[in-house]
Amino acid sequence: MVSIKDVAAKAGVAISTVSKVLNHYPNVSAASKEKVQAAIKELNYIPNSMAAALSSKRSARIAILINSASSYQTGDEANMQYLSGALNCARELSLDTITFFFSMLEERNAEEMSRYLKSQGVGVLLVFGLSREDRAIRALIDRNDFPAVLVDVPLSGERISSVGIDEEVAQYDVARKTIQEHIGKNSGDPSSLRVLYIAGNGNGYTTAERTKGIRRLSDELGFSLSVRYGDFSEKKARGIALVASAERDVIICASDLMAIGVLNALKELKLSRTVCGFGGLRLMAYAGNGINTVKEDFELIARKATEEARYMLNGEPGKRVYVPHSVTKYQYLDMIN
Amino acid sequence: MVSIKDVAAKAGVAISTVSKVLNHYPNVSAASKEKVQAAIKELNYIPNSMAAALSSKRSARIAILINSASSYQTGDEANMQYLSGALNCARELSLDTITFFFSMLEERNAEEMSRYLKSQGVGVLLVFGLSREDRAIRALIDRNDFPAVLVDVPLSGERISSVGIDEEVAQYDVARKTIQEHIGKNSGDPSSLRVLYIAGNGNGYTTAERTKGIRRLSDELGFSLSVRYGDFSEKKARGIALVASAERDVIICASDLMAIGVLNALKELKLSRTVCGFGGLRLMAYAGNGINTVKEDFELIARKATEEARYMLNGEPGKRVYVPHSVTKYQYLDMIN
DNA sequence: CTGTTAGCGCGTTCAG
DNA sequence: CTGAACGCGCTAACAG
Repeated sequence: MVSIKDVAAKAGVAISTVSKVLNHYPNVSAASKEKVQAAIKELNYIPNSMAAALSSKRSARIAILINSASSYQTGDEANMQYLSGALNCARELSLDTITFFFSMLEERNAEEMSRYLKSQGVGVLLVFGLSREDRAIRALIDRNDFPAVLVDVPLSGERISSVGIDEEVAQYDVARKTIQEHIGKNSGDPSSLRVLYIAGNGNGYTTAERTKGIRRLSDELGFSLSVRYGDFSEKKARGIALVASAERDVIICASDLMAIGVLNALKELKLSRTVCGFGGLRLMAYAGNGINTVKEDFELIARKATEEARYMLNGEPGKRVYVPHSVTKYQYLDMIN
Repeated sequence: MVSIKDVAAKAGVAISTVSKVLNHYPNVSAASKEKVQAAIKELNYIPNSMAAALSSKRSARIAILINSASSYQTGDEANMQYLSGALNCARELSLDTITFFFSMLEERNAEEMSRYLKSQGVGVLLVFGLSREDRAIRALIDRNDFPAVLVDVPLSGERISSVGIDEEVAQYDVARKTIQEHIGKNSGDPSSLRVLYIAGNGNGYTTAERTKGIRRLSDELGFSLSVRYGDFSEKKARGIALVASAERDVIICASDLMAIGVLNALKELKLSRTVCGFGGLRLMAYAGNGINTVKEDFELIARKATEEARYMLNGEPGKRVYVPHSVTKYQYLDMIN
């Protein structure tokens, strides 16, 4: 194991000088810097991140918290992309990470969780898939022992950043496109349309935003809108569709999983209705062809969130970061490439 | 941050004594041990794992390597369960982990990868979803700088353990059950059956085993068996089924994803055939109801693998660990609970 | 701008 | 069985 000492010896400078070029300190002469960099390359030196973290006390470690309860609006697919994006980005930024599932932390109370995380050198929380039900994780965040970055939860504060798409606009966009296509196929007046909106949780973080979006569209186009809450549950959405879809022309869902539930209900009822989802899960292509959905770039979101985590680590205040979305239609054959 | 020093002071002993009880050393008096443990509890002390790793040089850190190319036989679903199982088990065993996707490592050559991992304090590799195509990761393992645990790859050696189900028996079991059910429904003689087996990679690790299983069954029951290679690709399996399923009664696939491809081909052909899969993905329930599949308990497999990683860390030799499998039939409504 | 020095929190000798 | 002392690899004052 080649250490900083070896590099210093090879370059003929002091250890601290090596440390300084390593950490991009300004006060190093160009000559020294070059010698050090040459030595580093020659020795194939890679700094020991654990030692650095220990010494600096400045815990540059990001705790990645993932919601394993994949019955939530995002499935494993989203979680994997979140993870991949966050891990990749963190490595590019030379930030250490430590990954947890919510369930691993929930067994302890907030103070224990906090102590445990500190003992692991954690300096900032990066939370994916938080919902109102996750009391334990929320309590941890509320303790304010760590700055936090929340993904897909439009809540920010002094030491809390949030990263995600603009929920209101996204819901508006996908619903508008879906309804326009519906009109195109079936002709008729948008204002005579009967639309069912299956929202998420009644008191959810994102649900309010998305519902605002659909209401804005309803006001604009003049269609009649009925809102029900599916709690992001495939089963509940299926149940709602089973009883309510007969007298509705278009069914718009606040998540792909709920849309899938609706599609299965329609199949059972042998009913044909226009449906759209939200999230951009590949799973959609398996469950129903040609359904519109808001496509979120989970990987990109995770990268932005990781960058944001670094800012928070440096003491910057919390803010809201928007990531662009798009509206697409999934086709099975495109999907399996 | 409460450190070992505080504990020692509180307990009225030396730092080294605390360290000894922490690491379960034998030579500590019962009296001291009790005092120390009391102090630990009182102060809510949690050892700093980074400092411990740095000091002991004995890197108890497990590198979890995950194959992000989810086009492989296992999807995101399996990967998430692998991760969850491994992370949970590691924490229970107080082992540090660091998670990578194959793609994060592949950009470097084997020696660089090895150095990088060492600088991160990695002591053992825990590899999920390795295939023959992953040259870079294989090269890393072959360097023998780290002991390794391979999941679902029946290959073991001096410093390589493998964990997984018995592929041969599993393929035999699921095919047998499927064929028995087919006979039950359609009556007739098994020996007159025409069976298509869509295997994985021609030179894959597991493919040989599974193919052995189906051949054993074919020999036993006397049905005619045609073997094709789908490379674990949904698309290829679909292509094979498109041309070959007309004159086959039963189609047995070496992965769920391929079975899904087959189901979609059959739907397109408006053909009804008995199909079975392998892996136990929930996705099956979306793509086709009531299909038999080998159910692998990914979480359990990951836990066993993590335990195995700990043994390897302690210098134990590599071995093959078998995890039980089961045969189930997925139903959509059961699945969405 | 450079080198020396003192820790970070812990494991591990090695005298007592 | 115990405790003082050293060092892991690195950062951060501090002198020079």
